[in-house]
Amino acid sequence: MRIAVVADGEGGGWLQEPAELTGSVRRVGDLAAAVREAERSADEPPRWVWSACEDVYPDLVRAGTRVRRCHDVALTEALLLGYEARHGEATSLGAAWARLHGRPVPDDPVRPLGGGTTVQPALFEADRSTLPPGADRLAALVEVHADQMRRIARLPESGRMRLLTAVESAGGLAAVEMSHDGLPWRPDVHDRILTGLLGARPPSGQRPPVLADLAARIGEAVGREVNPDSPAQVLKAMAWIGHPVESTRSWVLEKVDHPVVPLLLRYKELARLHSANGWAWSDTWVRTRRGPDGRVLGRFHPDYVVGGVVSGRWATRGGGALQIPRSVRGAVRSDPGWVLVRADAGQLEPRVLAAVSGDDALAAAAAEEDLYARLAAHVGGDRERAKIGMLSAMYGQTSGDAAPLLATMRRLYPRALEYVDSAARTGENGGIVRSWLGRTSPVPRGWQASLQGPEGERRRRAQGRFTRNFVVQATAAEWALVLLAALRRRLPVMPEGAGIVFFVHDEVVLHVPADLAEETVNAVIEAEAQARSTLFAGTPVRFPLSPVVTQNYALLTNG
DNA sequence: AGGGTTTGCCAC
DNA sequence: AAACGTGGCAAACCCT
Repeated sequence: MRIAVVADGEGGGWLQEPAELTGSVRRVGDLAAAVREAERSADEPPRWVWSACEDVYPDLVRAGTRVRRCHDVALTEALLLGYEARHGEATSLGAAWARLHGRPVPDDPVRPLGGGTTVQPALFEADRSTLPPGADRLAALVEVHADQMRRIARLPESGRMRLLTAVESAGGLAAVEMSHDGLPWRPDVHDRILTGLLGARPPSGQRPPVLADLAARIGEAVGREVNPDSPAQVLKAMAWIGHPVESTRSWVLEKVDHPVVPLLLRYKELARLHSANGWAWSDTWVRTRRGPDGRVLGRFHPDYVVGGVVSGRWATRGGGALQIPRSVRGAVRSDPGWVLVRADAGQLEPRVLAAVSGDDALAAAAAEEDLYARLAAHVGGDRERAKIGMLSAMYGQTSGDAAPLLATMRRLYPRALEYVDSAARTGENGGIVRSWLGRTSPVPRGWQASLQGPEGERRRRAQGRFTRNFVVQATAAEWALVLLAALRRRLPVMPEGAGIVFFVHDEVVLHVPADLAEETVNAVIEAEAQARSTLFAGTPVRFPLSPVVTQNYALLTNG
């Protein structure tokens, strides 16, 4: 059963059930309560049809209402437009409705930057609809939804697109829930890590003691004052001491034999930590409250952007949630009496390539726990080289060792290599490629212009590397979405705030009461099996997730 | 002063 | 080992 929903911005709204054109409209004063009631009483979970999860769902979640399934019109519109090679067109409900009626298409509303802890969300969000004033929003929603269902049905692989829009929408739900719950983050532990590496917290705008000391020693080693934060000044300094370099990238500096180099490298490393994930970051992005025992409980609240990357990976707005450095992950701790359950899909992309290409030899390797070890046995010994060869095939690397390795790979895994090589050729010629479920690669703006000469050739090659990688990365993102959707629905009933709290490309972290850890781990394992059979029925390829229970995120990360 | 670009490094 | 895919972000830099 599909139920169309429009919020009135004051806690109430309108429902049309079913969401098809014939349904009857119901006005409700308490939308969250009405949705909750329908979730409880329906035999099968309703699929809520709404303009966008990020518009409608946050208010419901804040009111304590969670739903199992939805159809997100904006996310669906983006997928359909992409399929039609119309990337970049506006995706909001109002834009889709305007296209349907041949009216001027409004731009998508600009989302405010993730406000961290500084902006308190309004109790109920203002209406972000881009429909014309006075429009019947529910009728427009129902109409656009019907149009989207027709467009999906017309596709040659409509079943796959139906699945893709369903899991993309489920991702929209999960993202709102994760943003709301937040990743457990202990500011006191974070501060201890920072103080240990940088010295005591300085007044804002000043260098921490360890950085100040390093900067002074760098000045002494060079013989004049240098701002190590300034690449231009460091370039000059290196030339001044007789070691000119073409850039100040760390791997370039590493090759220079001079006493200032270790100081510079250490400075860069710590300065990065201080500026990207230091005290200022914590002040902005970690909200704290006192737990029952007086202990400080913190939560990092990232702002996820579902489908924010062309490949279907998620992006984030503010806070850099997808790049939390290993050095501070120790600040991620479960609450007292709770645990973290972490599961990441190791070697996801080569496994995906094995599944989509139907390469028997690669699939046999991908049936193993350690794919690269099996590859090494095929290739002749060295696991590290086998890994480089595989990554070269998926990323389009040609320099260094890659060429002979690729020749070997091409002989051993002909169908897998042909799959990515073919995608690369399509890209070089300006064509589009699609993921397993039909997410479509964009062709760069102004592609036709300047394809001549060495610069044109460089662009063609770059586009080839992009489409080569797209078919793998986008399908890997799909696998992760299917997993996330399956996991959401398999979790046991949990208290407020428990559940999935973090998601990065191929890894999920859950925060649950300790007595639910075992059930949670089982749900992860079942979700993997479901994701595999849903996407690649009958494949021998496995996607080992190895869920681990811990109280400290840092203790599980490699390196 | 403020906006856009460049540089460099973090993550997967 | 070397610079190969997708991104976010902060500070310096450069221009108006």
